[in-house]
Amino acid sequence: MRDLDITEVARRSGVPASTLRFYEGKGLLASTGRRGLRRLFAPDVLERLALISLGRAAGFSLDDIAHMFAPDGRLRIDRPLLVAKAEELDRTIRELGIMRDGLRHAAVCPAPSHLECPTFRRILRAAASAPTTGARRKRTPRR
Amino acid sequence: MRDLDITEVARRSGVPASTLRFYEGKGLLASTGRRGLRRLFAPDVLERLALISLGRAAGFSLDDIAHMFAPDGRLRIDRPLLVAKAEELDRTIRELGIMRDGLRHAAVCPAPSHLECPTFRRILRAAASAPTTGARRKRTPRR
DNA sequence: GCTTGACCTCAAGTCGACTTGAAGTGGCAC
DNA sequence: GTGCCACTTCAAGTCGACTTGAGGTCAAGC
Repeated sequence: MRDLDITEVARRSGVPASTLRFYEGKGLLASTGRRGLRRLFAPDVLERLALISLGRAAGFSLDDIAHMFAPDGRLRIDRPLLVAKAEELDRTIRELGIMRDGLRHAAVCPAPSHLECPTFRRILRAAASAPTTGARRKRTPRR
Repeated sequence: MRDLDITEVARRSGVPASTLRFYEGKGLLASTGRRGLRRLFAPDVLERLALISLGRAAGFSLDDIAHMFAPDGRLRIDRPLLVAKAEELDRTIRELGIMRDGLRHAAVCPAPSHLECPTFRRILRAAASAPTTGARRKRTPRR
């Protein structure tokens, strides 16, 4: 398959051209050349974008992700790092589970004030003792 | 119990004084007066801070949370909103579970390149089709 | 050959939740 | 009465991941 121009990559991957340029600047992506001014990318850039998306979904920063690619472009997997991140995710999942249950409870709880409900108070204590800042929600960039 | 000065509230709640001032500016908190320049807060501000922390942990923005307090300071629960947030959390939890399993797998997978591992490729596709941006991790404010 | 329009660069802006810094003030100990 | 110091205000800075805007360029179609 021939190289793809940036618009084509954007179309196929769903990643905006501005983001592709940004990623290239960050070293996450490499263009293979130009047609005129226009960047060209090797077809495997699509796989690379999927990897980046995967890393983001797992909670890695772009800088983290950049380090996971060897200079030759192959994956350089740091197993302990992955395990650590998995454990972090696990903790987050448990916390979010508590929050979800708490919300569902609050939505149906008949106590006159939530502050009088034992279940709610328990959740409140859990939140108060939670790290520093709660879990971040996904940005929904609202195109 | 007497009113607490801002330093005392910070000490008891673990929330920095700068944040307390910031929250007051946002309307999330109300001070009851001053001793000299120094803000005083009613003791129940601690419960309020726990509620704010709970809301943050559940993924609400500060503005969302501000709307959950009636002008008189009591909780004003919007049940459909809570249910919607619970469902959103549920989706996030499921996605994070997939990511966690993927990470654990990647950490032990013996395939020469992860790209050749069927499990990894399946996860990759899942990530590629995920919304727009993956789940946000919690900020660890790093003193 | 000239227009057109989509790309280009680079700097600056955005968003949310705070933090930081400079300059000011007031209660309390001496 | 006076010095200290922790508080005060307000504006600006930070962080991460992008987006947006102004001004420039080039391949292609007419």
